[in-house]
Amino acid sequence: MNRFIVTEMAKNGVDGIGTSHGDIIYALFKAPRLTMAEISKRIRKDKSTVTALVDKLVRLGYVTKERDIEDTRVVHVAVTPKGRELEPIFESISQEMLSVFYSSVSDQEKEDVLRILKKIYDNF
Amino acid sequence: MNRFIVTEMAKNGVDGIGTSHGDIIYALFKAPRLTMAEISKRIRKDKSTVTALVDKLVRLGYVTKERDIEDTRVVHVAVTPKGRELEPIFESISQEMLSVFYSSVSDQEKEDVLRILKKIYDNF
DNA sequence: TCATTTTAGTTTGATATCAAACTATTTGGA
DNA sequence: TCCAAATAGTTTGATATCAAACTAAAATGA
Repeated sequence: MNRFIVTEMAKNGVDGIGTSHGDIIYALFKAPRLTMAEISKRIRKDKSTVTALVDKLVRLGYVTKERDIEDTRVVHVAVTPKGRELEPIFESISQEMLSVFYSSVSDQEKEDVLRILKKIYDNF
Repeated sequence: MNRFIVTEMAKNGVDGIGTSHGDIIYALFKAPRLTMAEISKRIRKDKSTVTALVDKLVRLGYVTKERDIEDTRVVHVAVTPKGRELEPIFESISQEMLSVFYSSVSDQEKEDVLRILKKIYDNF
């Protein structure tokens, strides 16, 4: 899946980022801004990893970092216009991904596999 | 799962290696020796990654590397007595892992989830 | 009020991982 | 026979990732 997504992104001219970066941008499509801690929680990566990932996205111009005025410990991350341009591309890759992923899998099977995997996930 | 396994290994005094190293040792329990390429294929890691992983296992005394006499390009990796000592530990961790993993999952569900995941896997 | 504790993020150091370039052999075809 | 292509591994360079140590700021409580 990783390889698939990175390959598709490259085909669409999105180069030099991986799926974790994509996860961050994707999360920012649906929220006006997120703190580093919120991103860390959503993408399930250590906060120090998030520092590195976000800094790369800033360098590439996809997002901005801005300190909170009230609580200067906090950093808000938001998507830039350049980042926003990725939305339709991500959407189409997501569609394609899911269609390949679930091809020949029935609705019942989808439901089953999700339910059982969730159960297993909760065992840890 | 990764975290679970590494934690359990540490509890049993197996320290400083990760699951990929475990995969290699585990493969060597069942084969007298394997080449680097065979290991790469079995654990689904790039050959250069395998070089690093195996070299670490050699350093820790769990395996040996030996060049083939006929074809000197080939390197054979085999488990040492120290490595063999890990067998019962791995076996018990494996049991425990599976029992946690599948707790509250019925036999039918196990069969279903494996069948469906295999189908999805084959879609790529 | 002020010291202690908690919280948010960054820095540092280590490791796994991959891809590409490279080395050394072996194999296969002209 | 000998050169080109294939094969087995290693080296190099880059990146993601984590944990631990650290910095700075806010919250808490005595």
